[in-house]
Amino acid sequence: MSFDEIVRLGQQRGFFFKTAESYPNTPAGFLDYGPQGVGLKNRMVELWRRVVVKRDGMLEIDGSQILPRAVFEASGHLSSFTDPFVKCAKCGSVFRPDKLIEEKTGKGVPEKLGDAEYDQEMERSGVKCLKCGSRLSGTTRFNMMFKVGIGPAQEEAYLRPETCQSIFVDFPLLFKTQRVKLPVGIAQVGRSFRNEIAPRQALIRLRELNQAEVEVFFNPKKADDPRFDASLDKALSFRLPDGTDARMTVGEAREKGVVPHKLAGHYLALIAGFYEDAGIGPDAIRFRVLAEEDRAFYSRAAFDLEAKLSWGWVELVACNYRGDFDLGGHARVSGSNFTVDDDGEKVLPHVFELSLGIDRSMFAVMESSMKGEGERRVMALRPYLSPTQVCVFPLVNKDGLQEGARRVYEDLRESFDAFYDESGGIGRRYARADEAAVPACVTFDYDSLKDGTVTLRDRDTRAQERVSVPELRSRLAELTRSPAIGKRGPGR
RNA sequence: GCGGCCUUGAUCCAGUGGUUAGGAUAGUGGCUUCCCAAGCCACUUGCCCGGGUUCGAAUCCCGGAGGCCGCACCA
Repeated sequence: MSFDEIVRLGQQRGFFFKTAESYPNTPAGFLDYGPQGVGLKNRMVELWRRVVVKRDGMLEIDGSQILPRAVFEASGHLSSFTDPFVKCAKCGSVFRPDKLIEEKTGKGVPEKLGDAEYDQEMERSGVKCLKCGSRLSGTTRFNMMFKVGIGPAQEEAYLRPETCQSIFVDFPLLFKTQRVKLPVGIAQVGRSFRNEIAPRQALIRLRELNQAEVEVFFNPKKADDPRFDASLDKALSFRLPDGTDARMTVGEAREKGVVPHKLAGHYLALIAGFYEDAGIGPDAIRFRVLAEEDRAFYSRAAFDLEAKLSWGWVELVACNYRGDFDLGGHARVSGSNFTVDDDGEKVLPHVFELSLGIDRSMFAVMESSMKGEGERRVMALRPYLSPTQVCVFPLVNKDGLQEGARRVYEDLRESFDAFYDESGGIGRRYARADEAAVPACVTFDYDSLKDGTVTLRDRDTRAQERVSVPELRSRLAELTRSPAIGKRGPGR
């Protein structure tokens, strides 16, 4: 199913759509979730809680979206989360100085030059405005963070560009009050904000995005602790920096140095397991191992979890070994103590991060769930992810079948996310339910009037069976139950 | 942000200076209907925004926004 078709279906069935669509000229990069989208998002997050956060015994927090300037000094975002720009004084055209110099001289420009150095380089190489031919100088920075002013004094603060800074900043307090020991994971679901230059592709690149992040704090001397052996047999696919693909177990990846330590391998296995539970097959999941020059400034090792969609691989999770970059930075700038006790040893913990994009993950799960046979399109979401769990229909709209169906619906809707529909023929209603990923449909027919049984129709097989109304509850509960802890995923 | 192409009901498409802007799909109401998008009747929703040319612009021109692709960016 193509990208466009998913976008269309997403809007049609109430999963997601452009923000403020009724107003012309609304900027790109923002989207609203409809009723089905909210349901899917909540269930994806809940699955993540079960199979990642709770299974691993992590803590979860919910931090503020606005953070003071100092936090981003320490995190490096103020200096590094920027792109250099130069604006032609004559005609107003905007260029990237590094690209202009590179084009003119044919030589690469060293990364992370200062503004003045860009101006010097442009002067030396005689770069001119591509539009009007004027001399260029005056490099400025475009920071991708949204700036906000707090209070009447408009004190400088920023909408967080990633959720993890709250976790780092809160870490010492959590460590003291929550009676935890290293290693410990701290998780957070929340919104982040990035002023992208070119947001594109609906859910794939947004200016306001939802993230589910995990920061694992550990003693670097114990990164190969036997406690992480449980995942050694889990097979994962890697795309190596040299462009080759390799499928190997976590244990092999550790031996070959593909992952820096067992801990990293364990968490890669954990997050891969989440996507398998979300319905993306192991063949469609891989970790792209980033070469040093492709890594973010804080990263000692980086793995992008990518999912194979019909138009290519899409990055869903950034997995980074951040070392002590973050806690060290916050310790320096804040003056607070970020070291903790680990069996009598004073440690500045290292961090391994799983930074998951919820919006694009939803998109990926939807796309990889789509099954089509001609006109018939089915979103075969795992039943525990389906926003609507059951639809209830009267077979026809007469002879008291509507009333009977309504009673069943009202009985179910307190326990399940149920939907009642009597509009259109029965086949059309099944088709609508299939597109909206509803795993079970209940039809109240003439036999129901006689013996109290209803038809239970399965989305994926289209098979029907008769069940009594009391039995419905247990059948639906079983159908929509989340994967049990300990029975799936790494270490299985 | 740069370059190319594009923008007509919720969706897909026709209309290329003067049309009551048309169709299909979807939707809603009704009729019909004993299980997989059947049929009949009725109805709702539209020319991306702003400026210009013209007696007259959905149609031509300029700018902006949005969309797709490529580049760049991507914590």
